[in-house]
Amino acid sequence: MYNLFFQHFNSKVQLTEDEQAHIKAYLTLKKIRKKQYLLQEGDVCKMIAFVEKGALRAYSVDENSNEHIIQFGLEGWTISDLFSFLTGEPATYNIDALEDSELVIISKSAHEELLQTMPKYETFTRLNITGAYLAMQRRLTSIISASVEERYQDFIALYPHIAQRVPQHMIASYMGLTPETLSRIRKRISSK
Amino acid sequence: MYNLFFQHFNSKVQLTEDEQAHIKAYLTLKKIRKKQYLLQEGDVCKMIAFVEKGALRAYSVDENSNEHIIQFGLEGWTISDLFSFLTGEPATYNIDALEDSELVIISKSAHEELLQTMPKYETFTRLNITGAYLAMQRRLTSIISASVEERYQDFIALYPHIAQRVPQHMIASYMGLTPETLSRIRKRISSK
DNA sequence: AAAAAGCATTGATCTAAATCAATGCTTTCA
DNA sequence: TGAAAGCATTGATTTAGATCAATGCTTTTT
Repeated sequence: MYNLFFQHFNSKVQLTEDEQAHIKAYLTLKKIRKKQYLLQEGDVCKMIAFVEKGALRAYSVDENSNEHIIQFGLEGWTISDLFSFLTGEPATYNIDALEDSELVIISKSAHEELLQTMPKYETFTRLNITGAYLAMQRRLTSIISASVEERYQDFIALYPHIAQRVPQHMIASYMGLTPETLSRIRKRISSK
Repeated sequence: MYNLFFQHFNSKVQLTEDEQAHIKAYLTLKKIRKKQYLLQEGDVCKMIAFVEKGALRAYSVDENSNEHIIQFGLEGWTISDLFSFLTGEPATYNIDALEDSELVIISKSAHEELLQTMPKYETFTRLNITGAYLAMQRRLTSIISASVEERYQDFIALYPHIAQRVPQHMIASYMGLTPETLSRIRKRISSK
C-alpha cells in the first residue's frame, strides 16, 4: 500500500524499519475515483497527496472558464496547492482525478509534527521541494525561450508516460495552447 | 556587511550570536561591478549568492542570441544556477550585475557542510527554496492563464522596486515579450 | 565637449496562434 | 444498444504579438 511512497522516501533519505513504521503512523490512505475532486478552489488545502497509483491534475479556471493545467500528478509524484497548504489561504487551484487513484495523504498536522521531530523527514521535504523547483524552472525556461515545437518535443521526451495516458487537449492546456494549435503542431512535426 | 543576510536568516530561523558567528565563518563577501559576470553559461556554478546590495539578473541566450531573463536578484534575494550547483552540470544560465553589487557567497562545500552539521541551516534552506518555489509557481500560473496586461500589472504590483530600477526592455524579456510590445501594452494601460 | 551607446517609442508589415465552426471517430452511460 | 459526451482533426477568419525600421532622448565613454 505505501510501497511507492517509501521507495521514494528511501531513495532520497534511507530509513530503518522502525523509522518507517513511525512515519507510517502519520499517514493515511485515500482512494479517489475518476473525476472526483481532491481539492476545490476556495477551500483551504489541508493535505499533501503522494500518488501511489493513478493520475491527477491541478488546474485553475479563468474568467472565461478556460481551464489551465498547472501540474500533473502521476505515480510517484506529490500533488497539492502548496501555497494554500502553507499559508491557510483559500486554494486557487482545483485538483481532481484523471483516473481512479490511490493516494498517501499527509495532513498539515502530521507534516508539521514530522518536520519538528524527525530530521530525516525535513531532509526528505527539502529534497522534494528542490526537485519540484528545478522541474518547474525547466518548464518556465522553456516557455519563455523555446518555440512551441521544441517545447512539445521536450515535453514528450521528458514525460512520455504522461503523453500516453492523458488526453491531448490537457497537454495543450498544460502548455498554454488551444487543442487546435497543438493538433496542428503535431501535424507539422510528423510531416518532417 | 552581512547584515541583510542574517536579518533574512533570523526572520526564518532565529539564531544565537554564537550560531551566527559559526555560520559567518563559512561565508565570504564578494563585490561585483556593473556588467561583470558572476557566472557564465557552460561553467559549473560553484556558489549560491545572496544579494546584500545591488541588482543582478540570470538569463539564457537562445540560438538567435536573444536574451531571456529567468530571474532578477535584488537586495535580500538569492541568485544562482541551482541545477548546475546541485548536479555539477555546466550552467545553462548567465548571471551578471545590473549595478555594482555586494554579495554574500556560500560555496558548495560550505553549503554541504552546514547542511550536514547544522539543522537550523537546513531549515533555512528548506524555507528559502519553498519560497522560491511558490514565487515561481505564481509566475508560471500567470503566464499560462492571464493576459499580458494583467501579467504586467501583477508584476508592477508585486515588484515595484524592480520596475523602478531595471530598464523596461529587461522586464519585457522577463515576461517573454519584445520591448516594442511591452511599450505598447503600457500605452494601452495608461490610456484607460 | 563630442561621439557613441543604450533606451523607449511609434509606424508599417508579417506571422503564429486564437477563435469560430464543422466533421467523424471513440468511449461512456442510461 | 442507442444516445450522448468527449475527443482530435481540419478549414476559414481574426487577432495579438513579432519583426523591421526609423526617430529622439538620455546616459556613458573617450
